[in-house]
Amino acid sequence: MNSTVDQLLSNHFPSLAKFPELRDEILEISEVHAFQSGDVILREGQYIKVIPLLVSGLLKVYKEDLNGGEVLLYYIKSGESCVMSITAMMKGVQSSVKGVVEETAEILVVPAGAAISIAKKYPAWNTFMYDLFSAKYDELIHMITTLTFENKDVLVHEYLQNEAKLKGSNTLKITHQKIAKDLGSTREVVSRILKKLEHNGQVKLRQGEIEVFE
Amino acid sequence: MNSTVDQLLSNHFPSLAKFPELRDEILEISEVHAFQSGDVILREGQYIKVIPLLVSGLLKVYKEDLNGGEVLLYYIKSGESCVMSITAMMKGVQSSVKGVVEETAEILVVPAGAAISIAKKYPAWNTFMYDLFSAKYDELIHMITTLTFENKDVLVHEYLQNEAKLKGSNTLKITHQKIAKDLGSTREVVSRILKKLEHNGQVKLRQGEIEVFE
DNA sequence: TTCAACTTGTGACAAAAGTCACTTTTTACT
DNA sequence: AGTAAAAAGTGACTTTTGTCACAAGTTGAA
Repeated sequence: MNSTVDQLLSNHFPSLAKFPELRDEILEISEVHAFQSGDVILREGQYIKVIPLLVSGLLKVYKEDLNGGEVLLYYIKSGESCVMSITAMMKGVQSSVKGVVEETAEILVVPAGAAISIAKKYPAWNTFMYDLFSAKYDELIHMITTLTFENKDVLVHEYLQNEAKLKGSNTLKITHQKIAKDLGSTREVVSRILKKLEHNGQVKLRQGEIEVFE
Repeated sequence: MNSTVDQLLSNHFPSLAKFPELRDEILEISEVHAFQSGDVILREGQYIKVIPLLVSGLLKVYKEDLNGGEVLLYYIKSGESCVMSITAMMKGVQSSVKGVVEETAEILVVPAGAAISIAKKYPAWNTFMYDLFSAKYDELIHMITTLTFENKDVLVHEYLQNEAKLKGSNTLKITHQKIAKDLGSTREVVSRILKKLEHNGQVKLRQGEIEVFE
């Protein structure tokens, strides 16, 4: 039944759904899949077979390091797609990033081949993608400036603010270790920074939980 | 006379020029401008009026910091355009980066309005842009991993290798101060790293000049 | 309740990067 | 040749970040 998908598309991707032909074409070829927290929906080195349109939930996109580390590059939230999947697909190359489900997600899955033909036919699809590319560029560039000009405490603080915003709660269920891993740092360093932030009144620490102010 | 522009387009943007209608449309509305090293062709906060197609020379794209610093984000070389201009134009927002001519450049200038209508009509234009987006994403992500997982000596070394590659010479006319500014670091730190690299046989230092090996 | 696993705290130290205050070298002009 | 400006060198010191080793707190299940 496509009526459900129709709803999801209209609600979460209005800029695509407002074009009837485009909407119908997406409806015809896409499916909704559900994923659980922790599911890895995209691996490094994997070829792109589908383009995900995120209806609900939250994904995290990581770049892996040779020595077992990884950095969180950006989030994919409801109403967004994965820019790295799009560009990898268009070029027919393997993914260079990893996509992990952070919060239970419903994903509208568009087969890669269909996505390419849609891109050729509907300017609205490209407009949507350009907007998305733009948003992710801004995030990556902001990350570069933070890494270049700020100390780690700013990095951690911005991370927490982002998490709070994207998860819709100022109380984060998260460990210091997990933060350290997302930022490519170490647990001790993060613990000390968090204590400093708490001292500054920017956060409140509890076991396995951080309350973010401001 | 458009015969010159025709040549430039065919030689440097074959993926666009191979579509006769697209090529003709670009020819009709674009002009070639020449710029000198040091010219700032795009400023932060400026609205995008043209999309540059770089025919020859080299540009550097910077993100400026509040405190007077700046970081080199990536280069734009012959056959490329400015992804930040494209996305800013599509969204009608101001530029968030600065574009500076590094080596005397000839630029094919496409008015923003025309670029939008071209994007709607010709899939090849979008394919070109997707490829470009992809390439710059890779560069930004690589920069983030270097900043996250490596020490500054790796950052400096990669910078020098990039410069050598893009300028087509292993002997770079550049000062330590300039490198420091591009990387958002300080002169003393860069000087010491360079000496270390020289000690490792990776570079050879001379006044105002660095020879890059490997 | 008691233990094991997980999470956090902490001191001591090392390494990396930035800062300051100079000196020395080189270059380009007059 | 003489000199001012630019470029690079350098020591001493601070701050930031990472590392190691181990202690202590917290949680949940047997």
